[in-house]
Amino acid sequence: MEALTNYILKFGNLSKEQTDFIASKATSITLPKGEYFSEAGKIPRQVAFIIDGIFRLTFYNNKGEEITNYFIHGNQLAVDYENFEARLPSADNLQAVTDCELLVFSRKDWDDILNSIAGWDKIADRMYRKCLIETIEKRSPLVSEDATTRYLSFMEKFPALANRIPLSYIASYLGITQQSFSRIRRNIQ
Amino acid sequence: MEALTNYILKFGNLSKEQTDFIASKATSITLPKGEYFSEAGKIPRQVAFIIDGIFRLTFYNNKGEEITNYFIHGNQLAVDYENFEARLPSADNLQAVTDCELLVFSRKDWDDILNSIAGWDKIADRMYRKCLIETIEKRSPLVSEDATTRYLSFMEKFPALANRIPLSYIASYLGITQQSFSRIRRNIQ
DNA sequence: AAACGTTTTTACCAATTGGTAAATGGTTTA
DNA sequence: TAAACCATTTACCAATTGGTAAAAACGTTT
Repeated sequence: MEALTNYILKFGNLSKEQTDFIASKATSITLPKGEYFSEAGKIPRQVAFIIDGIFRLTFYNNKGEEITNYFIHGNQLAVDYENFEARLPSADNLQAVTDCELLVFSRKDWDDILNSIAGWDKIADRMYRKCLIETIEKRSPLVSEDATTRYLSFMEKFPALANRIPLSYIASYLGITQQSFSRIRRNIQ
Repeated sequence: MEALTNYILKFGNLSKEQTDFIASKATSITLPKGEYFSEAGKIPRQVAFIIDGIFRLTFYNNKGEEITNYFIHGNQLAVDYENFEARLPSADNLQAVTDCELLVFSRKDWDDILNSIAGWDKIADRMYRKCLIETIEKRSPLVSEDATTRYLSFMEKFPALANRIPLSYIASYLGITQQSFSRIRRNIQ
């Protein structure tokens, strides 16, 4: 719970009472490996803060393959905030790659916070903006490099993740088949 | 100037006096093809609204090549807002791909608007958020497809742009050499 | 019309990646 | 322990893309 408070305080000053109130609205849950937190085509109904574990954000490409767009881990928000706010179906999935410990807010929890804490809308905006920018940074520089270079920059960005994520997920993040990825990894060592 | 007003009104309600005030702060300039609106390593000093013409956002990869991240055109904001706000050097370039007609706001203009119009900070936040989301949509689904598919989806996203942008810029957007791109384009027809 | 610089196309071969299939390794279940 | 299941590796060949170089097309200036 402290991790959540520390995270929020990066985006605005709040009193102890206020952070306690927010914490009181959070529900602690465990999401087992492989399960989906939210799914493409459905309206996001919750905001998650990842205490421990790894999520991946995925979408379906032309061929119907589920492609990993990026990974989210440790002390980050995970939500399609745009569609959570607009109450529109998401185009993406959020899936637990490992068993995950989460703090979850329902829409009602989130609204309660909004109505109780002056300036929360601005804090939420800043948090969401930060999420968007991280999304871009996690994903962006990939196309212009070959797969080996992409893998090396993945390792720089997510050094702790490589051995906790199935090879096939990393391969789809890199935009190659798992066979190609396996070969690349061998050639590097 | 009307285009700017219409754009802003999508993000919040303002009176005629207020939109006139904003318009009075805008400076109309022409940026010739090939010139840079802002450059990597420099602090962004202006916000641009593109009336007519095409920008590209670029960065330098490992090999020092200038890679096109995405294109911005017609009635859109063009600015590295994050670094404009934080007064930090940008990692990217904004370059005019064609001769561009712009409405430009200096930092002082922007601050004047912020100080004069209640709620402008929220409107600016929403505009910036929209820019970020468009960035992700313009860029994101590329790696998981082959170059031909990427080109076809580029044509869907930017149908009016293909014949106004040099082939080499499109190739770098697609993550391939211009020779490969030329070949792909031939095979499709 | 000629000369120039730039952009685009083409060609060739090398390197990378994909597709299919089978083999290996590890974990869970009966 | 064996069987079943899943993830990963390897192998083979086909398809795609890169690198280098040259030719062709285009636009601009003289």
